Amino acid sequence: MIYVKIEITDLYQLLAKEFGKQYWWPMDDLYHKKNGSDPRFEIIIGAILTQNTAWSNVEKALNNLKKNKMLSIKKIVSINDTALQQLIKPSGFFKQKSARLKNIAEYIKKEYNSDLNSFFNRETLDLREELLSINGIGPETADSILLYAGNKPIFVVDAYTKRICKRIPLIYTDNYKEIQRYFQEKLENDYSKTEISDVYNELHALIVELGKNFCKKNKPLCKKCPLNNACNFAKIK
DNA sequence: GTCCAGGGCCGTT
DNA sequence: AACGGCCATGGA
Repeated sequence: MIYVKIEITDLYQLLAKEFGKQYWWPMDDLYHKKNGSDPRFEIIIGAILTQNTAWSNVEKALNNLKKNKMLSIKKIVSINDTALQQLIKPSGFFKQKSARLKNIAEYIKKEYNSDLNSFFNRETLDLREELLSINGIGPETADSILLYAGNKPIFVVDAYTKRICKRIPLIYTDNYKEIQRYFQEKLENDYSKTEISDVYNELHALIVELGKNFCKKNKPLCKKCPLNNACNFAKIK
């Protein structure tokens, strides 16, 4: 049987059909309507807290922050370090992450007077460089903030994306920018400018869903995987 | 008990 | 430029 490499757009449509709309970023919109808080800042917080951490643990930390009404730039800047560490403890790496939350909150307060509108009004790639200059913000966290909080046309590459890319295979590298360029060039070709952010948004969410439930690190469920027929890893295993 | 999770920093080579 | 150690909790 001849092995035909699946194209990204086909993979996207297949996963979309299989899993349905994902409605990312995971968010309690009602909370922000009640409290007048900015959901974009919750996304920024969540993007940092979920670094190498299960989302279920991040939710516990976010709930602690919400209970104490800490989901604002000014509150994160003003709370003392040990108190913040205790609130976010369930998300792990809590000393590092508390410092990282303060780093970005202090940055937006100092450079943008705590105004997220002017922050996200910056040109996308300039804002990306700014985010990367903040200690604790790497490429995936920066891109998650740009795409999911800023609605910018930037594709997010994570550990699931890298693993799935190698297994199918789509592109065989660990280099973040290479993988990102590969996805963006393919998808820009097939979708218009007005819909591309939504495609990046959904596709990343779908990849996470696939990685969590099927394309697992040690015990992948290839037989049940929706990509079974398109994946070389499923064939040789 | 072991492994893993929606990474990133820092020091070494 | 690339790699390894480190950071930490909670669920499977």
